[in-house]
Order: sequence, then C-alpha cells, then structure tokens
Amino acid sequence: MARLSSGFFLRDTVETAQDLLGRYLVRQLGQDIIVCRITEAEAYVGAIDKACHAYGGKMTERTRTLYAAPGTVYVYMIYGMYHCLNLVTEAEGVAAAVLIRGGEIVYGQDTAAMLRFGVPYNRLTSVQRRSLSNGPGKLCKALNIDRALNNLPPADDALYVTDALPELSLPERPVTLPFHTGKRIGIDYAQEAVDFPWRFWLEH
DNA sequence: CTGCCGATTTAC
DNA sequence: TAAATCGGCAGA
Repeated sequence: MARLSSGFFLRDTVETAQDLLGRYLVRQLGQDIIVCRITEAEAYVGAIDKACHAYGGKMTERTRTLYAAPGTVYVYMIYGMYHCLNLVTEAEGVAAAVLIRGGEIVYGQDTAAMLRFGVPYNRLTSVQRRSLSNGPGKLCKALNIDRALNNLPPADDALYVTDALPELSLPERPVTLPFHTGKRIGIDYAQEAVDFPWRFWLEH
C-alpha cells in the first residue's frame, strides 16, 4: 500500500523507531523481491548520543549521510565483514537515524536463504530459519544490502518501507502494537548513552 | 602514513 | 570466550 516517503521519517527518532516495528521492509533485486517484517530497531541521535557516529556534529565522509534528507538509506560496514542498515530521521541537516536490527522474512524466503546461506529455504535447518535475519548484519546479508545502497534516496524502488502489501496477503500493521523497550546493544563505549532506552522490539 | 577500534557474527 | 577482517578515523 502506501510506501513510506520522506515525511514519515521527518520527526522524532525514538518515535520513528517504535513506529517502524511491524512494518515491511521491501527489497527489490531485479525480478526478485524480499519482504522483511521489521521486529527490532534502535534510535541514534547525533545531538545528544555518544553512540551515534555523528555525535556532537561530527562531519566526515561517512557521517555525511546521517545529515541527509529523512528517509535516506545509511549503510555502513562494521567489523570489516558485516553491514548495518539505517534509515535517516529528522530534518535534513540534523544527524539521526534508526538502525534496523532485525526482522522476519515474510516473502522471498528462497532468495533470502540463498543470499544468507547459499541454499534454498527448504534446505535450511530450523535454527537457520530462525536466524535468517534476526540481527543487523544477518538482515543485511539476507537482503543483499551493502554500502552500494548508502545514500539511496527515500522510498527508492530498490529498498523501501511500506504499511501493507495486500497483493502478497501482508496486512497493514495494527494501529497499536505492543513492543518491548530496552538499552541498545554493543555500544559499551558510549558512556552515559549506554543507558538510553532506545532499543525496541516485538514479541517473538 | 600508522595504529586502533568497531551500532556483529560465528566458531571453538 | 575469542577470532575473523578491514574501513573509518584520529593523531603523528
């Protein structure tokens, strides 16, 4: 249905992170389409957040994307071998984004399974099926997301978020959807920001 | 140019 | 619990 455009991301980052839960991340790879229902996300806010790459107005080649128009795709490499997907939030010129930390593949399981494990979905063990995209690096692997997508504009055909996909029998997200709140993962260096309750996830 | 480190994942 | 593996970044 309605593809989320720049306006959806033009607001408070924490609120946006919560609101992305349960929505569909759509990845188009030529003929193939993968749809991932977002189940986990974190907020990063440059102005006050030592865990944010652009904390304190830091401007480098990499962080430039965080200041881009709301809805812009921010992808960076981590630990030399994984990628993390973010969606930029707040007004252009304000550094903030939502990290997509996990989701469940609800369409295109074979394509995702091939990308992640090199075999079709029906060859996966139950453990592999459950771990297809339940982490930021795994999600990017399963959706073929890497730095080539960095700076992709909002709501691009190649990657976008949407409310519902009726043609695929994927219903609209309920207006209210209960979620968990907690501290963010893997930012032990971020001093007081380690305690910010900016991680949100849906019940399994 | 050098050296350190990471918004992770996986194997041991 | 520790290795894998390399781009980004600060400092020299």
